[in-house]
Amino acid sequence: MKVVAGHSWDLSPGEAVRVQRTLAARVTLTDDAGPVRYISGVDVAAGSRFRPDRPARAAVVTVRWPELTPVEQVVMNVEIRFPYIPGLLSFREIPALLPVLERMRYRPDLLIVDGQGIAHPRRLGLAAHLGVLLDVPAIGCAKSRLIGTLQGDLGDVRGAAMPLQDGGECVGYALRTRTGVRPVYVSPGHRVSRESAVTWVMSLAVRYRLPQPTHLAHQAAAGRHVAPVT
DNA sequence: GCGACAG
DNA sequence: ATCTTGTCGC
Repeated sequence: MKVVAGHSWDLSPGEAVRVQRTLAARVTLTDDAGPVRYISGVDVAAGSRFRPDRPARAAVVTVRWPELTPVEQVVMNVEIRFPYIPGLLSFREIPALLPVLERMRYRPDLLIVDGQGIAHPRRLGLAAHLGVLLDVPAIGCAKSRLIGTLQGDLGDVRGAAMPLQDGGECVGYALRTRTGVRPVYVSPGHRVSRESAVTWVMSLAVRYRLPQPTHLAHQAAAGRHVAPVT
């Protein structure tokens, strides 16, 4: 798929924050995705700091909706330069994902990202940043919380959800995708509403805690064999 | 100054 | 994130 980086990725933390403030204004929270046929999950497996020789690996797995059968998988060894800094994750992972995204033959109708959407200090988490950059509907589904607070206790039954609030606004939801298992943190990334983001993640998390596209991308990035791509 | 902190 | 198989618990 075509990818147009509107700026350099060789930035200082301070410059990255500036970019986020600018791009955050482009995020849309309106559901305008047309008929959804293909959904892609992306993930990056960082190289071990104990083995700098081993490269990091970026992966994208596209599945057909609603069967959730893989139709395409792209995995590449990549080099990561930007360090992990809470709040600036996208500047570390997006450069690694670009070459993988460019090799995709399918244009996803929806992107599921392993990270936050607008549940971010400047409302531009990895999912929102990717969504705006690619102009594709995107949803952030993180395994842990970056910002925001929950009112009370989240029920422990699959489907339980509770607003994640920050600065007086709802930036997403804590969502229990599996009974008795830690919740995930769902927030819209781009061109998706808060409610739809939750509905999509529930519909996609049919087997594991994480949505199938994300789970498959994670496996692929980890170098494990995944279900045959048809 | 102190605590929090996606992957 | 990463080091890693079996094992304890509901």
